[in-house]
Amino acid sequence: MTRVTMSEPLFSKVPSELDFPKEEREILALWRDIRVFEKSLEQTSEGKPWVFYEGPPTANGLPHNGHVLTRVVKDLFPRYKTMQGFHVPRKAGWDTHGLPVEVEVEKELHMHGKAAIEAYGVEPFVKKCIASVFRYTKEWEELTERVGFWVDLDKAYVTFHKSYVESVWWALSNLFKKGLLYQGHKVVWWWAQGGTALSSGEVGQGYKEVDDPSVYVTFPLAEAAKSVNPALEGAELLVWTTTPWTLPSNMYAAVNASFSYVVVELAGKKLVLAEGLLEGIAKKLKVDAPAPLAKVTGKELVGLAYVPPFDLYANDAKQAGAGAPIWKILAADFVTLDAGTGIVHVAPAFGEDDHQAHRKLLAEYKDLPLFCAVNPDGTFVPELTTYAGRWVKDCDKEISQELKQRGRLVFSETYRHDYPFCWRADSDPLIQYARPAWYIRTTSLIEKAKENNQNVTWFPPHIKDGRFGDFLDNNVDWALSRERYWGTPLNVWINDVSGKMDAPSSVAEIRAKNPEAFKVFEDAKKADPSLSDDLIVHKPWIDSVTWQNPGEEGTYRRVPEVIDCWFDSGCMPFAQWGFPHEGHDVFKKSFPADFISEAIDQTRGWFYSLLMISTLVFDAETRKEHDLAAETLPHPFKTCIVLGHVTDKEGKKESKQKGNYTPPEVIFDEVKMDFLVAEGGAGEAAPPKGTAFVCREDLEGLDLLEGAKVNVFTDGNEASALSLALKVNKKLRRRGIVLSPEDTKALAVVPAKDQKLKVIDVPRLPATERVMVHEPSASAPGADAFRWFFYASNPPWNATRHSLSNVRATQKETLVRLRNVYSFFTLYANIDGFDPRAPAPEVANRPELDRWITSLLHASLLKITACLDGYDIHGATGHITDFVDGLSNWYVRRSRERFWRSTWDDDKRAAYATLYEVLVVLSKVLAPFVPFTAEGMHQNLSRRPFPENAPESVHLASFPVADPSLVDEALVRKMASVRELVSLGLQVRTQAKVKVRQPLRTAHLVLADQKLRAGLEAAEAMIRDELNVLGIAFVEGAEVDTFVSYKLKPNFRTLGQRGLGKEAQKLKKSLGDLASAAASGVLAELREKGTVTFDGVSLLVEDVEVAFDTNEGFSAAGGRLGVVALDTRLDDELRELGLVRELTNRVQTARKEAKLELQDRIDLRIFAPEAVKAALVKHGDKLKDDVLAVGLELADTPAGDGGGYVRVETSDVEGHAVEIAVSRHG
RNA sequence: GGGCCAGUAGCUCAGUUGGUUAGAGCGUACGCCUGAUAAGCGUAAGGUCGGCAGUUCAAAUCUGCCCUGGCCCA
Repeated sequence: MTRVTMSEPLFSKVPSELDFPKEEREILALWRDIRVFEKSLEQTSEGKPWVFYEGPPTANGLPHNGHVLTRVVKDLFPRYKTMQGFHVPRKAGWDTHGLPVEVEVEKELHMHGKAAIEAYGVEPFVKKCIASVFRYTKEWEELTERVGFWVDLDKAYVTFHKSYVESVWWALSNLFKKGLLYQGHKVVWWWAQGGTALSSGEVGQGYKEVDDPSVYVTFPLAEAAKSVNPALEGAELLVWTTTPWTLPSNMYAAVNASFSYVVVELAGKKLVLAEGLLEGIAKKLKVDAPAPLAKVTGKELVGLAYVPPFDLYANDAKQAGAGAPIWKILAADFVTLDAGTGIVHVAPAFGEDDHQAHRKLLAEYKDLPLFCAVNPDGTFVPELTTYAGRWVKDCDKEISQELKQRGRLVFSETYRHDYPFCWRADSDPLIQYARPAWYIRTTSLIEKAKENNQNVTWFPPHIKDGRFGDFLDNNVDWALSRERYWGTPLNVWINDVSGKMDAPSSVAEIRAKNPEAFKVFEDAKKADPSLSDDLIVHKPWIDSVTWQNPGEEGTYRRVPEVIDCWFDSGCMPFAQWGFPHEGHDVFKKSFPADFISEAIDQTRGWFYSLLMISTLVFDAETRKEHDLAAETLPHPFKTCIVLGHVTDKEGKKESKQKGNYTPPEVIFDEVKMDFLVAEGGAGEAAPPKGTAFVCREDLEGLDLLEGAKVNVFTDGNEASALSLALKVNKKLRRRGIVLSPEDTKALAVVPAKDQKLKVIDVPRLPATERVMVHEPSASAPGADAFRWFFYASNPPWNATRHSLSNVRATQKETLVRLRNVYSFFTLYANIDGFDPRAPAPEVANRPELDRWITSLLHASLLKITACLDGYDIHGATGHITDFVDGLSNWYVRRSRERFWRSTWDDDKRAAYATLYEVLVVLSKVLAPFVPFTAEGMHQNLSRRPFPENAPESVHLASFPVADPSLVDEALVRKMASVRELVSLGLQVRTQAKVKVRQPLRTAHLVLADQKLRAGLEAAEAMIRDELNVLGIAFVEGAEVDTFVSYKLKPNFRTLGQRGLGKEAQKLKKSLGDLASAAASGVLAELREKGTVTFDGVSLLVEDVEVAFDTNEGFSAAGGRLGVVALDTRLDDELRELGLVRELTNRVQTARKEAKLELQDRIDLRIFAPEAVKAALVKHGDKLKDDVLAVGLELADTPAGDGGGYVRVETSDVEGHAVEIAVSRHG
């Protein structure tokens, strides 16, 4: 083996300062320069495809920590599979449609409501939407690149693009032709003043506590009721409602078929109500509960007709016919005894439950009308003359009055409850309101969808039959349409004469019907060439597209709605390629996905839309038509990891409002946050000059302790930053800082005008009202640490508590430790001129320690690969951490002496080769997890020595394959025993207060299992060295009793399996009571015969477990393996040896203080008393060897200062005054 | 209100088909080492396994009820 003799070291030194962001930026530049991602795709182009789908994020909000989690999980497996030779194209995507986009634009334009949009103009509004969609694209792309998520952003699919929309149209057209698309009504939370429905998220934001009327009204039963029960003659149903304004639209009364109802005389009427609620109602009327005249079951009431509270729709009811269920009693499960009367007024136009009940009836009575006396603007229809044109909620009182006059009101009161208001106009109450809507008949294929679900591998597994399965079980038809502007237009055109419908699937198809169809858009484009071509398929232009069919009366005009943007995202498997209009081959190759991953909230979002759309669209016929594989079920993804949410340190959800989150940049780039300049609390003393107050959470967020100094400056002026000490002030809000008057002046800032600003808006404050706080003493952890944190801290489906300190802690455990090993290697490899290009000894011929770490490496590799193949990220990182621990904490520790030995021999060669190989393999194993760290190692360890042969990037390398022939399990087990015994020995030293530097004579080992002995003897030198003892004595036979006593214990597992569990409990006591000698006897018999009968139980060898108690009088410690006892007596020889080690230590310290290089040789001069000299005469060579001394002068006089020596050290060594002087040799 | 998930040391997590001293890392304390040095190592303390019942010879593990947090739905 030759050694490198270049002046330039082969490996570049690993910097001792930890500035991960800096190193990562260099790697990012490298990847860009040599186009590594692109090359990784080119290189695998012939490989088997492994399909990944990117769930499109919406780019009209800033990315947060949760997005970091999804992006790192999405990145891991494609990198891993790529390194295994699979071809893994990664097409990015953007979700660009939907209400959130419109809301952003409305905010921007300071308007709200559809009327305002119409007034502003749909065309400019839509143009604003397009602009808004990519407002934060730059931030998204930066985060994507910074975190190392490799995805093709240049060819991203975009849901508003023409080709995408046309694919979505194709899917809808397909469903239309199959009869799966139909028109109906949907009850929504309706903001009448704004003329728009609100999403559940928006509704949730607007709840307020209000007082609403609570009225008890009566619906007299029709004559026919007496045939059920004579007592019902002249009876009236007692009905409770909190929305009197819905009474004119009443269609049914609902009872619960399983309840018991009573007929009673109450309030001067004969009333029907639920038996269980009678007492409560009577109490409200301040009377005693009357005795029932009769009892009827709910079931008996069903079908009875009643007189509605208003007769507005009498004609419609008549038209529907006597058989129709209008104004009759129906049975419904939603009727409870929690409140009311047990009879519920049903107005299907105004309640979700009500409407569901109505839709059930629709299945049987197809032509049932829907009674709705309310206009979309929230006013009553003209036909309801008394109230016509008035806001419905304002009429509640008068309606009650009218009913009272008509003798139909029994009781009224007010009722305090939470009711939703518009979050943008909080004086506007929302109403539930049925709107015309288009549905997809998902229920018709739900069994197929469930079957597809069964073929998905979910992580965690309970999602399949839990949350997702439940959702499918409770499936209702998909309400597809949205009465909005910015979305994929619903491609249904209706003939304005015949009502015939058509659903074309592309622009071309429409042009074929009418070449002039898109004239309005084309003209607009001519007038303004900057108009995006994609807008041809959008509102308002698409609304002018019409056609006529030859020989057919009427014109086809589009319905006004756009569609739910979840439908867009669910189409991405084919729409991203423009299928079927184009991209047929690539779609065929990339369906279904092998892997997708998103957060848990996508269960009802993307996961559902993907599965449902594929199930609906890709039935056997469609697959055949488009030449798609027919044998597999159309489940669009094979594996799905469902991610948990990222929470703050306390487990609370991260919220932009509360500000309880650590901005991603603090992890990626710099520990820096901006603060609002706060006023000191009333009566609070201002901080003294040089100190600033922040809240506790922010101090912890910066991972600082109270009193830490930080740089405080106005944005962009860090050069003139003040260094201030941070103190906690409990009264402060997050991201507020109180400065001393002097510092406020020095920074030229003023307290913010708006002291209650939301955290998210702090960066938008004027520069004079906010300051930056930068923690200068420690760099940010970086992207790899962020990634590793999410991989290693817990399984990804659990909620992850994120904070700077948690990221740092996880980083330290594995990444920093590994870096130290790597740094150690480069340091010594350069000193020794180790060259990996030279031949190295075969692994089999290397020392045991090398074979051990190699074995551990390959054993770990097997486990890591198995974990990754099973999508177990957390398990994989655990095995990596365990391995790095073994590498650092045992291999390097045990090998240090081999590396710094001054001679160059086979042992050293083997050590270098082994550590080098391990690190090279590790760089590849780590590549999918921490691509930056791995790349840094690869460039240094592999590329520098092998510029021709090593791949340009670790991400172009192959993932290491474990070599089982290198795994020596016995050796791994043995080394574990050695480590445990050493640990016991060190425990003894600690207890006996004998430091490791003092050699001891003997360590006595008492082994629980003598079979271990042979193996341990081979490792004797290692144990001796670790424990710093001159000898090891294995204690056997009678001598054992000197050190330990036996204790026997039954093995519950083996006995329990034989049905002897009960006996085992007794044996525990009787065996435990045995004295050591007796136990020893039983044990001997058992070992000899293989069985022994004790307490009437026949015991086998494996049924008895042996434990030790260490006898008193020894310095010893025991564990499962055995007992280690140290002879702590010292004699002259031991003292001399101890002395020499002390001296070695002092000389090394002197070397270091003299700032000598590690490889510098020295001349050494020691002036010391005779006792010390005597020891040096005997053991001086060892000392010289250890400290790289060429000469050792045992001087008779002190050197004093100078004397030609660089360093003179006078100190006390074990009570002796010693002067040590060193100088660089030569 | 319903469903799902989680609750194990100060923190973050392991914990096999139930098996008898419930583990690891970090943090803390004490100490070691000083040729990985802005590093490395050891030892110790620290637990009513969220609570209460039940099944069992035996429960962190199985069952039921309850509590807390989170998510989804109403």
